[in-house]
Amino acid sequence: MTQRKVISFDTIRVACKNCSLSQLCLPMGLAPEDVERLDSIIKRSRPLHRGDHLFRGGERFRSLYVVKTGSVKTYAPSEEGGEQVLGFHLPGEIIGLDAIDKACHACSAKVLETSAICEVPFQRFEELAAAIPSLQHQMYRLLSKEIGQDADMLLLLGKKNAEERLAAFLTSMSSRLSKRGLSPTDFYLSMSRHEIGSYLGLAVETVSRLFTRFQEDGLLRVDRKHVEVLNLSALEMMAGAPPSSAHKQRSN
Amino acid sequence: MTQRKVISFDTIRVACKNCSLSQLCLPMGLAPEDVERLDSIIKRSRPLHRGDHLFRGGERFRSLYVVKTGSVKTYAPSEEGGEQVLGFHLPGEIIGLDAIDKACHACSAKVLETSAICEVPFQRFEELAAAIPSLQHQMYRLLSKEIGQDADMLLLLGKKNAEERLAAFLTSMSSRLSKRGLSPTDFYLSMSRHEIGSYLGLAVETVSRLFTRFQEDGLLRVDRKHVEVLNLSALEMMAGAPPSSAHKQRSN
DNA sequence: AACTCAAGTTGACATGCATCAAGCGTCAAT
DNA sequence: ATTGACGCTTGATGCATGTCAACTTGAGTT
Repeated sequence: MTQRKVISFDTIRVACKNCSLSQLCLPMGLAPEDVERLDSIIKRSRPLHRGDHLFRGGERFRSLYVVKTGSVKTYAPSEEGGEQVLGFHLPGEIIGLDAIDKACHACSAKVLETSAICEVPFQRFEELAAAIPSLQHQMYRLLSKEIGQDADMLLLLGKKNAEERLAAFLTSMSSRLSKRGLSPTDFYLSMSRHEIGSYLGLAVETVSRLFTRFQEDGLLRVDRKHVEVLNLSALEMMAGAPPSSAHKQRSN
Repeated sequence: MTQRKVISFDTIRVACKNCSLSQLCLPMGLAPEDVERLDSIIKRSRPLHRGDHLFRGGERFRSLYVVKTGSVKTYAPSEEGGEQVLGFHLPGEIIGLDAIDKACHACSAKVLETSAICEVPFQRFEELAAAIPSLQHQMYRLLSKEIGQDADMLLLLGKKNAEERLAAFLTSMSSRLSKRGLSPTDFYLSMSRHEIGSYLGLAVETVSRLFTRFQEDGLLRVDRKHVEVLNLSALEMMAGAPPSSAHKQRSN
């Protein structure tokens, strides 16, 4: 895959104020004039394609990136080609937060499908945040949310078995896609079985077997990357923290 | 253990500017007058004892907490008494960052030994940070650092075996203690084997067997909670790269 | 000193998942 | 259509680690 047809810039030069993601993204809760100010520092590049990197481990940190359309994976490249997938990022989600500390990226970010990305130069952003309390607060919230999600993931990897992990992965995808206005029960996975396995701490073969089993049990219908969820609440139950269960629930 | 002798308030009423932890903690990089301002919003309570809670899951979020002396664990209490230990916190480390997002604590924090804790009312802190750019930046760095550490932990739980996990735990403790001016090779663990196991995603028995094995292999000398590291570099090697193919190592 | 209880250790056994290996469907290039 | 590469699936096997159970040790209490 080399060059695509030229895509009209109008389709990606959408300002934050018109962006359908603003409720999920940095502009959340900002006054209209502040959204304009934020908008003015954001760079929008032409679409990236499958395999393109947003950044690689070791590079100097300059900007945060927000997925606008498409999807991105972050991963820690290890010696001899192996990699640990750290996360999958959907529209509205911010990438690169872990690099603020050392001013250097510790992981790499690669797009999984043709995607539009907003780039947020961090230094200018920081200046702006100091001037706009609600933006600063929103940024704290986003960083905090990331930490909370990592804790959920720690729990998943520390205590859950293979079945629970895949169920949690699928219900998480379902809920995130649904927040973006897509079907919670019918979607395409942009990542390979191998990447899912890496993310969940499982071997590819285990992931594959579980997809088969979930299908046999009538929970899913699967065709390659296309997933139809037939019994969402059973999956949520299996994942461990179902909305049905009485007192303790955790969601985002 | 009920009540201790009264401890002189002078011993805990130490201002940030005189605190030996200031290089690890929020005041890092602040001008002296800004340290004073930060200091003025921080509350210092009398020492807490083993088993006391800083907060519990579900409580409203009001403050961040910084360990001054002693140690604290955070954990996600699950139904039927089980718990997942999320982290151990040493002097200078900040607790509660994950609660900013939902303004509500998702996990609980319990002190492991008699400890002094600084409380940082978050709303006042946020106001202060807006006025002090270097404090705001330091806060971003701390949040980001937490995210980076969680990623390391994800990698540990996702890809490492029991031996590598315990080695990573021990070398991490060693390096953190050493940054606080304590011996990197001779220390007391304030947490139980069970808590270590929960944190590392291992059964207590596995942890116990590994301590025995490390001792047999001449890596450690262990007596209950007292650990002497006899071969730190071997442990570091073990924690980083698989024992067999020892050609490359990764560290931070 | 004797008692109690929790924490830790050790051994025997069971099992979930990784690993190894082979085969199959899909897609792109020719 | 043919080829090759790759991703996915499926089966067979082994091992690391969890589980269960018994015992030991240490610390606090009386």
